[in-house]
Amino acid sequence: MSISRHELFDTLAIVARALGNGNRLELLERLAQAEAPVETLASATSLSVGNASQHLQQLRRAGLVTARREGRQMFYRLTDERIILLMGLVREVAESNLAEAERLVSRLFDDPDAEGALEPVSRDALRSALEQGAVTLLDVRPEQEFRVAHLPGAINLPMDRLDQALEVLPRDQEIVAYCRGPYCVLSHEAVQRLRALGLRVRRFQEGLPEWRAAGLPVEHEQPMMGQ
Amino acid sequence: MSISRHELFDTLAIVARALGNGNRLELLERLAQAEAPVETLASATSLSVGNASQHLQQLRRAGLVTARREGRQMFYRLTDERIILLMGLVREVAESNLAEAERLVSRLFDDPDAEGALEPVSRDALRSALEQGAVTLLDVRPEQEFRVAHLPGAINLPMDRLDQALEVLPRDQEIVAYCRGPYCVLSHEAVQRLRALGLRVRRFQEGLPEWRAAGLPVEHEQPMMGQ
DNA sequence: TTCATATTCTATTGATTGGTAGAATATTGA
DNA sequence: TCAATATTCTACCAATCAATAGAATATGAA
Repeated sequence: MSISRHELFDTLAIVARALGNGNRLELLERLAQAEAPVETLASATSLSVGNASQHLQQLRRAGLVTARREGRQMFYRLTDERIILLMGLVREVAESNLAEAERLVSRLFDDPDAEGALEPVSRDALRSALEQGAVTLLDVRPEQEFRVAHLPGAINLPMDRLDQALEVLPRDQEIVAYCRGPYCVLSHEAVQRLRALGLRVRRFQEGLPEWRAAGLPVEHEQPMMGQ
Repeated sequence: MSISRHELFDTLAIVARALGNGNRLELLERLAQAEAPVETLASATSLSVGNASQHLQQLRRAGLVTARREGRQMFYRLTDERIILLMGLVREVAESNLAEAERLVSRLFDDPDAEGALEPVSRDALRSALEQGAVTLLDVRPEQEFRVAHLPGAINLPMDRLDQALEVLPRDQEIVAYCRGPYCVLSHEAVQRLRALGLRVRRFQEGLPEWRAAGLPVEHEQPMMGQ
C-alpha cells in the first residue's frame, strides 16, 4: 500500500532537483518570457551552447520544458505556466527565510530607496488600482516583446526612448512601470530615470509572465487586423 | 549591476536543492502537520536518527525549518507556511508533467475508481459547498490531531471508530472526508469503507495543512474554556 | 552528394551529495 | 559529580552532478 510513498517523494524530488541549480533557474526565467532556441538561451545565460543544451535536457527529463524543432533550430519552452508560479514561490520563500538571498536581492539593484518610497506595487494592489483607473501602466520592455503580449491598457516606452516620457506620460497621475519579471532590471532603472524627470513612478513587483501565469488577461497587438 | 544575477539565482537554487531529495520532502510533509523532535521525524520517515538529523540540518541551512530545544529534545518546525504551498505546486507540476509521477500517484491508492466517482473535491469546490451548507465535513485523523486544529464545522471520526459512521453521519447529504494532506492515505481508506456502508462520500483533494497555508480559517478545540 | 550550421551525445574531470557508523556534545535526573 | 538520553559532528565511501572538449547527428542549402 504505502510501500511506494518513498518512490513517490523521490519522483517529486526529481522536479525540485531540476530547479536546484542557478543556471537552470536562469534558463527557466528566460523561457518564462517566450520560447527560444538553444543558442539564444545560451547567450542569455552566458553558458556555452553545449552546457546549456545539457541543462535543457535535464529540464526536459524533469518534465519542465518541451522542445520543438523548427528547421535546424530546436525551440524550447515551458511545459506549464505554473512553473512560473513555482519559481516565484521559491523566490518568496528564499527571500523571507534566507538572510543571504535577501541581501543579494536588495544589492542587485544598489537600492537608494531612502524612505521605502521605491516600495514596489503588488499584483493585487495593481489590479485594484487599474480597476479604479487610478494609475497609468508603463511597459518598458522592447517594442517587439510588447507587441507579443502586454498588460491591459499598458503604454509601451522602451528604455531607449525613455527621454520621450514627458510627452507621453501624465505628470498628475501615478505611474506603475513593469518589465519581464521580478529580477528584470529594466523597470528599476526606468523608475529612477523617470523620477529624476519629476514623475511619480513606482515599480510593479512582478512582471508579465507572473501576471499571465496567475490567469489574468493580457493584450496582444494585432499587426494586421483591427481588433 | 547585474553582476550578481548569477549569485542571486545560485542562492535561490539553494532552496530548490533542499527540496530535491525524497527524504527531505517526506520530512517536510511530516513537519507540515506539526512540529516534532528528531526521533519522531526519523521514525515517520524510516530514516536513522543520525541521517534524519543530517537532512534537517540541510533544511535548516536552506532556511526551510527552524529548531527549538525543549529539555533534551530538539523540536523542528517549518519556518513558513508557504513551504506547504511550495510543495503543493511541486506536486502539481510533477503530476501533470511527469508521466511517472502520475502513474505513482494513482498506484499509491490502488484505485478502483471505476467511473471517476472517486474524483476528489478541490479546495475551491469545498469552500463553496461549505458556504451553501451542502456537505458534511468529516475529519478522519486521530482525535488528538483534530483537537489541535480542524476545518470549520468538521466532525471528527478517527479511522478506528469508523464503524460508528451510520450513527453520526447523514445518509442523505454528501460527505467530504479529509486528513493530513494529498498523500495521506487515511481519507482514501475511509472513503472506501464508508461507501461500502452506503454513504455518499468523496475525498478532499488536499488536507488541513494546505487549507491553513492558503490562509483559510481553522477551528481549535478549547479544552478548558468555552470558545 | 557535399557542406555548413545547430544541437546533442560521449567521455572525462573535479566537486558535491547521501548514507553509515562511531565519536563528541548538551541536557536532565540520580 | 555521574550516568542516561537526544542530537549533532566527523570521517569515510559510493554515487551523482556540473563543466568542458570533441565526436556524432540532423537539417537545409549549394
